[in-house]
Amino acid sequence: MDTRPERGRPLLGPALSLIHAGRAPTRSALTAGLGVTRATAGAMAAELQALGLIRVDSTPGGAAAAPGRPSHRLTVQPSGPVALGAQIHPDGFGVALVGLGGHVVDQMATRRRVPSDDPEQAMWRVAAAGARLLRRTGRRCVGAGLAVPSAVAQPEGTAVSPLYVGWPTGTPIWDIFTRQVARAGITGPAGAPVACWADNDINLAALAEHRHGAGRGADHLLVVATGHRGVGGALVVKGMLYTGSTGLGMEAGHVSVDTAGRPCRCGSRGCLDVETDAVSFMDAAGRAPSHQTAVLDQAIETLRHEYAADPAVRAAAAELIERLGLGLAGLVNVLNPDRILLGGLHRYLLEADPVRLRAAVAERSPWGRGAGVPLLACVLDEGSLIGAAELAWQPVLDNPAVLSAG
Amino acid sequence: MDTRPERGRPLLGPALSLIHAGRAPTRSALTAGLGVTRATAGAMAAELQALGLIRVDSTPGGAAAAPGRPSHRLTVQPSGPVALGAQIHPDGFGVALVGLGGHVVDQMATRRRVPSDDPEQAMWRVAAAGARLLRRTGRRCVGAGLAVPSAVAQPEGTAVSPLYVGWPTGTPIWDIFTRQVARAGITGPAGAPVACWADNDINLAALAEHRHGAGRGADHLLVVATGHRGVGGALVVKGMLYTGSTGLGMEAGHVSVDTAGRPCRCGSRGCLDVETDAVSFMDAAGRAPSHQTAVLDQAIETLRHEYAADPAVRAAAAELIERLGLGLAGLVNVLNPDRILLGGLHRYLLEADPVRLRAAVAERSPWGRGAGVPLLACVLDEGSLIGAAELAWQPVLDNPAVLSAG
DNA sequence: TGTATTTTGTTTACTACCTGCACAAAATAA
DNA sequence: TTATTTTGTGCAGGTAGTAAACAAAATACA
Repeated sequence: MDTRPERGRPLLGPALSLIHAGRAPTRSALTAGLGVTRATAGAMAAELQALGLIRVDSTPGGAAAAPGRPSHRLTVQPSGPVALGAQIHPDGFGVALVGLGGHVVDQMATRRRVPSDDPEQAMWRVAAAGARLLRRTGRRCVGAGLAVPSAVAQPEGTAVSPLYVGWPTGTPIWDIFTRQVARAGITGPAGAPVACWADNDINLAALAEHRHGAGRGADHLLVVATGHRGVGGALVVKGMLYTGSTGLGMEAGHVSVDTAGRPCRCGSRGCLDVETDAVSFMDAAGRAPSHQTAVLDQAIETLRHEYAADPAVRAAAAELIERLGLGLAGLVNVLNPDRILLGGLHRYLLEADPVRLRAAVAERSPWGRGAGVPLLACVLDEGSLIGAAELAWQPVLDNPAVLSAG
Repeated sequence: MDTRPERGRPLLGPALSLIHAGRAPTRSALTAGLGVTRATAGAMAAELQALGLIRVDSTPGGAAAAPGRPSHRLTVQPSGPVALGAQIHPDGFGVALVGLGGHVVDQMATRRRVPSDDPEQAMWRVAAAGARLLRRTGRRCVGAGLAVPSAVAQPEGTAVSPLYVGWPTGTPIWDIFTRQVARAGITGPAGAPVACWADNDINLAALAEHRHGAGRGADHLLVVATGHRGVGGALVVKGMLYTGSTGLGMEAGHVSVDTAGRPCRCGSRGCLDVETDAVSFMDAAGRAPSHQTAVLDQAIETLRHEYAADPAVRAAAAELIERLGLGLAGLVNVLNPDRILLGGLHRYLLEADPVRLRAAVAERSPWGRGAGVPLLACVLDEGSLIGAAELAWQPVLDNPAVLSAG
């Protein structure tokens, strides 16, 4: 067997990745971004156009008047192929078709929970919803990615801690997802099965933010966010997710912020996961969640609309901000990111009192290290869905020629 | 200006790196390791030989009898160029000449402390000692690297926390080292100044262990070690040091293991740095360090030779093992390494009670993650020196042709 | 001992991908 | 209108790899 990487245009993948991330809007930018001659960049653009992945517009559009011949614009082909992104969470699920550039072409979400005792059935509903979208739009599908609220061991694709959706530890979600996607009739050209992928929801949101959101251009991007339950973290280093050796890296939810804190599902005490999530916020504010559904939405509503008027809400926010700052400082010491994004409830904690949160991080990180790190809010509404699709796009971004071969 | 990477044999660097790390002892291994044809691997070997970097021996040596024509052996050229590795620590300094393969050709160490009020003078002593070794051996020098017990901001090369050697925060150690190396007459061919580098001592020890020690082959290697004072950590991901965005990543010494613990120089409390270092061990064992010199050596002596007989030493070790396990568990959750190495005093804590330490890590890492990670001892006596030289070798490992150009 | 087999090392085309250069095209500046 | 600047493209050339054939050096086995 030959394990050598296939030859053929090694720079075509990097070229598409640049255009995909919006970092090469013209052939000139592509020339600079790839570090090649104009001739080569032109050839790349022509080839990507022939593959139906990008568009070349000679009308300069909104380019500012500058001396010299204006560049043609390189944009992703809006009618090109799509990837299926899917997300399962404790309060329901969502699917989306995502084109190059992270553009959501079509999407659908439901608040009906998937069955907690039957992962096969759950995945079937998700895959069937995806198949409906694909039939509706008639697009070619390059692959499918799934986001779940659990650490996912790689490369096996087993969920290590899918407790919030009620599945057992070790559930082989990649196997099941792959099977149900095929069953739902989602195929590539000639009826070949499409490649499937699965990862943690916060990891995928971080990947999406890095390529298409508030994380653009960051070299070491740290993302910490509340999911529908609990807390997750992710690190994107030089454009790639930090996964650790088995995909289980960045379990930031189980960083300890209080060695004597409340017990956590993981067996330890005082984890970020139970000290700064939506439930702990409602608790601290003295509010009983009206039902067990959509606690995250309730917490965010409470924080955003009652912060000004209700001292109990302010006190609860202040408490969580201290704990979050402590957790972030620990991560900053180890990871030394150049940007931090906060999502879910944490995003609104930042917006409620940015000064206090920044100070809480800076106080605990030695020698002023944390003081200079920008702390920003996530900006993508459906980051996990876009990130899941991003996984499926990755083989094409690595080697666009796979589309002509398949 | 042209920022394109120079052309010319892109695989020559990877080829030398494989031989350097002992992972390509024959042309066949090189063929497999690079993923190229035999013809190409042969051409690489010939070129590296022409550069004076490797030797090709047709005598098979200790190769086990196997069918087929025996391979020639590829080894690093023992009389080839060297890099200067240097280390400054609170109790003295050391220098070494290190050839390819991490082989120490010549070295020198002293227990006389360098002046804490005059970094220029300190570096001059180190550089002068290196120059003496170089004159003695008459080898060509490819560059010089310096290891210090402080985080080092990159790429400026300023020491952020060189408190243990008494220098102020922000001391420009790279600038000073470069100047004094030139002043000591350490040059390349034609009298050109050699390239200089500086980084944290534990980082460099980790790099050396990964390439030439107990970390060989690990994909995500975590190293935690006591230096002469305090505690440091490092992560080697796919063969490269994890530095974070400004070189200040992996400040593992300031991971909190006790939110109410003793105060640390960094301003926080209960850091690994003050809870598991040599001083805290002597403290816990009820021993007063005889002088302030070489506390590390005293602690290691005490632990190794009095553990069996003295219950107080056993109790102190048990206490530190608990704290170290807690700190390691936190790092395991975030970094998900596939191997952990312990150095300095921590190495002997592991050897004193491996079962307890492994259990302490496993207990605190959710879902059994830490349970399966091998916990081993560092094996290189002069890891920091070898790692410092490794920094200086890196440009040659990236593109061996620089030797013929210079 | 001789022959088949296996693995290694080298030589010979051949090819793909990128460079460098020349020239044309399309805008601004004067 | 002319000079200048920047972009797009065509063509020759070089280099670093592949592929295939052959020679070399060992073991395995009759």
